[in-house]
Amino acid sequence: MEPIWARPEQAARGPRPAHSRAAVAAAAVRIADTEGIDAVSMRRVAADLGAGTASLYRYLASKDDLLDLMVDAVAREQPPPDPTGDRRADLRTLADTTRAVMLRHPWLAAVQASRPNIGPGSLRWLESWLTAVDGLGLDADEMLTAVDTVRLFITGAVLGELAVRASGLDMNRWMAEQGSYGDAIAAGDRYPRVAHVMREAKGPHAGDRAERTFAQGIERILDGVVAG
Amino acid sequence: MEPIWARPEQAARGPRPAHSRAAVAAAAVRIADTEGIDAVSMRRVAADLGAGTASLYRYLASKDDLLDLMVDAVAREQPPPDPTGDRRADLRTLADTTRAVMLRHPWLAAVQASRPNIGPGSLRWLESWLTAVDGLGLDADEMLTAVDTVRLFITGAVLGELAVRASGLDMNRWMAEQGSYGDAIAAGDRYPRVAHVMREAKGPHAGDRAERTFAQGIERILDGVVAG
DNA sequence: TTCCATTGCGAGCAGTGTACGCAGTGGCCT
DNA sequence: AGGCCACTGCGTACACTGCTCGCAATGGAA
Repeated sequence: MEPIWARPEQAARGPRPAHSRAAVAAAAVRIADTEGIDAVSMRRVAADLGAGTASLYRYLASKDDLLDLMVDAVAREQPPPDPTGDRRADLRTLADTTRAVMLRHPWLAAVQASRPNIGPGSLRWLESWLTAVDGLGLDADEMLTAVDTVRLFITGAVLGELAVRASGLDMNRWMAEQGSYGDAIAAGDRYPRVAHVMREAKGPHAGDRAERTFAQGIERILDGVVAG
Repeated sequence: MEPIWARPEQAARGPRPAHSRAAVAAAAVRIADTEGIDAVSMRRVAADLGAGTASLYRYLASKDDLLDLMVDAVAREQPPPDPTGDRRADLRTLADTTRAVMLRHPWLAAVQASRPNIGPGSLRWLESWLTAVDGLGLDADEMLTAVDTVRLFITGAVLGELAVRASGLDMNRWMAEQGSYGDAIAAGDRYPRVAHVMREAKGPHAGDRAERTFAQGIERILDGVVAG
């Protein structure tokens, strides 16, 4: 199936559309941000738009198209930061900005992970990533590989971060929810190192853990990419 | 909600159950492997098991429980490789094995990314990861951070790999499917570096690209982890 | 002015996860 | 030995999903 961006938005003849792809995408993003991606149904988006459900299909061919539009809408809303010339610093800024966008739109990482997006907004970001690794002595293939490595780590890191965030607030609460199972793990000798880490570590939910995991990981990947 | 592993499988009284959690999980894994995760519905799993739909709820409380069981079933099916003492090599072997399992069960990476799993099988893997980073001079918190970094990259890399695999076989076919949109990108000057890479690179779908992206990324992350 | 491609949309279809309630089973306690 | 009752299997139903069909209304092109 052709991507939605290959199909024209407006028809030559006929009545003026009451809405637009952008308006549909914006409504869907608003719902996903405030109530979660599961709340984004065709009926719900249509209702928020003041339209009938079936009318949405005049603007897109499927719900997958809607997801593509949502991802691209967010990419346009936050354009990539301007390059400074310091490639290493630019890469880190791109990484931090990407993570911030994904945390602001908690549905984004998961949607993007399962559906590669090539809308105009996403392409502008890819252009920035390629600019940041340009001049490092990499050929075209290696540039793509390097950018993929960095972006895949970011996606993985944010997915993990969000999963932890969704599962509870801190280690104590987490242990309480696991109940007897958590106690059994920490006390037993079946998984000695897991038990040790559970007792010693501040826990997977400590305040700045996500921050530090991300910072350490991204710096090490950039070491490799820049040294190349 | 308590995790399913905190709840006992068998009741003291009553008639012998006709099935078991393990059988339900195995049936679901079989369906997901052959027909995709979307084909895994409660009705379908029950039908494959020769049971009524509502009967499944005697073995688990929700579909989320079923997903947890599926992930853990796969983790048990393929236990982590034995450590050799060479920590760097062990980490790489763990990474390669994890990637192989995720490619063999294409639904696994996505499910795991959105739902942290703490079943017995998953814990055994975590134990192996912690063993591999033990003795590197890291404290408990740092060990968790290091393991997270590596695993998150693997998840991200496999998700990307599967997305590319699902979207088409090679660059030519991909360009054909994008139709005029792909041509416009490669020819236009709106995204010069993207256009350049599209023309020069063997493309995101070249045979061994996924292999090389993964190898390069994991080696660079391990550089950072082992160097500490 | 006529034509007809296009829009809006009510109704409906096939599918989903899950709750309810009832019949039947069989281990435990008297 | 007898009966209690926790438990299992499951038919049915509900509220929801993405999506299609068909029809009335619109408005630029001929």
